[in-house]
Amino acid sequence: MRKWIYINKLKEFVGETVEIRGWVYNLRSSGKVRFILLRDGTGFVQTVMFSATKDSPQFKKFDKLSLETSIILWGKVKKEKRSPGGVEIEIEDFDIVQITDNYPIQKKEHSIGFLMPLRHLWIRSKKQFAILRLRDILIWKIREFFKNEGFANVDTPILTPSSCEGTTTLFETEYFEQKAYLSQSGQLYNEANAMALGKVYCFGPTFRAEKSKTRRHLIEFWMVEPEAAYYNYEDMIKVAENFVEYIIQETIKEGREYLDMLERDTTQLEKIKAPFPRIKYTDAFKILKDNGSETPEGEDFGGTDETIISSQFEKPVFVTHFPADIKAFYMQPDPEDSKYTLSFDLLAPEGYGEIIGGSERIHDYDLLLKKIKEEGFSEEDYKWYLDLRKYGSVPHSGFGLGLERTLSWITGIHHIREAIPFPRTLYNLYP
RNA sequence: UCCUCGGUAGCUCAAUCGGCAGAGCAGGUGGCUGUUAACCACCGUGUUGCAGGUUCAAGUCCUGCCCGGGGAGCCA
Repeated sequence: MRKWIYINKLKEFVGETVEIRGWVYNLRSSGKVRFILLRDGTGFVQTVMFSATKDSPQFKKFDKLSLETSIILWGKVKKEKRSPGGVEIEIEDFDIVQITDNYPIQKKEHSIGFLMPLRHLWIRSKKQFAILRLRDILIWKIREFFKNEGFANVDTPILTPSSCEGTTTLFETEYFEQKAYLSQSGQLYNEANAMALGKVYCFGPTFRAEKSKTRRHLIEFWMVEPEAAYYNYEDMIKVAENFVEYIIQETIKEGREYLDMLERDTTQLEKIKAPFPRIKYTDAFKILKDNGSETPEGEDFGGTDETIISSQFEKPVFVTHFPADIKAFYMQPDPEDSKYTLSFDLLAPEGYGEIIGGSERIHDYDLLLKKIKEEGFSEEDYKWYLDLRKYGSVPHSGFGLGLERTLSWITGIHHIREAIPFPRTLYNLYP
């Protein structure tokens, strides 16, 4: 009996005859031995056929095959040391579903300018496959952590009537007779959800019309944002470090085979255990000055500054208490010095930069209104947000974690655009 | 938006001082009973991004434009 199974379950079927439905990943031949490397979306397996003569009907059929031809194949599963992966299928027969002619991506190095317009095909390759498999695992681990901690998933709108933090970086669109903007953060709505459900998180795409052109930026990226009522700054920073430990450790445990495909050395990642070191913004500047950075104190760090700071530590490091001037209006002032805020950024090691930004939020009505006016925002636009401080206001805190930056760090890839199936980058909207 | 590098065969790249545009891979044919981006032999391929200019002669020098890579600012 031939049973359709997936390649990632093959090891359970050693000695049995199985059916695999997939695509030709690579072909090799040597006289009277032929190999088909097959992929089926769950993994890769080497399949082999022998013949006494080179004119056998099976070899004739083999010679029609080309890269990415779709085939259904039957054969016996064997343990085989010489096969990549340790398992091999001895082919009994196969049917061709569709012959592929002139598949554009070859088994060799290509430039990024060539691959990006072929992204819809590029994701079939082994490295991209491994990254996207790890993305799936990471997403589940994120949700699992919050479920375990009692946070409810309550999502926030993507189409919003006004800005969260100013309109310059927002995509504007038509909303019947009105203007609407694509959300760049779920945070303000998240705060309303937290007052209704206590501990919540939202997880979805966000959009920033920033003309950023670096390896750490996407125009459309996914962000997970927890928010909890009655949690202060200290409570939330602890959630953040436990969260990062959990998603890193669980993802590298469950995603081992994919990390191996990427040849990712995980010794640094295995050391990521809470608690993480913390330094105040003003102390971070002492490190920067000692290492030759020319960023003036009072401004936000640049990418190289983040790398200087994070390279001092093996673990991710929290930079805390940023000046109010350079941070969002809703951040709670530091009770010891109101020029600073109860805020924290988490910098990933190995130069992967900021993966978390968070804070305690202002819960006092008058102070929040003052900040909104100072920013030049309309009081009318923020009426509903101010209501949260009017009806049973409580201290609350939250943060946002960038999914693709975190995945880039875990996978060790050089550029964030490979951490999402179809990246939206500056000037690249196709495919 | 700014800085910087680039655009030559299907792909990755060469081409010295301005002097016949050529290699590898992919593709085709044949060979090989254990290949690992297999290997060996033989066979092709060009509007040098576009438009002007200088010159006996331009892939190469000059001007403008288009497209892409890398970086900066901003942020997750």
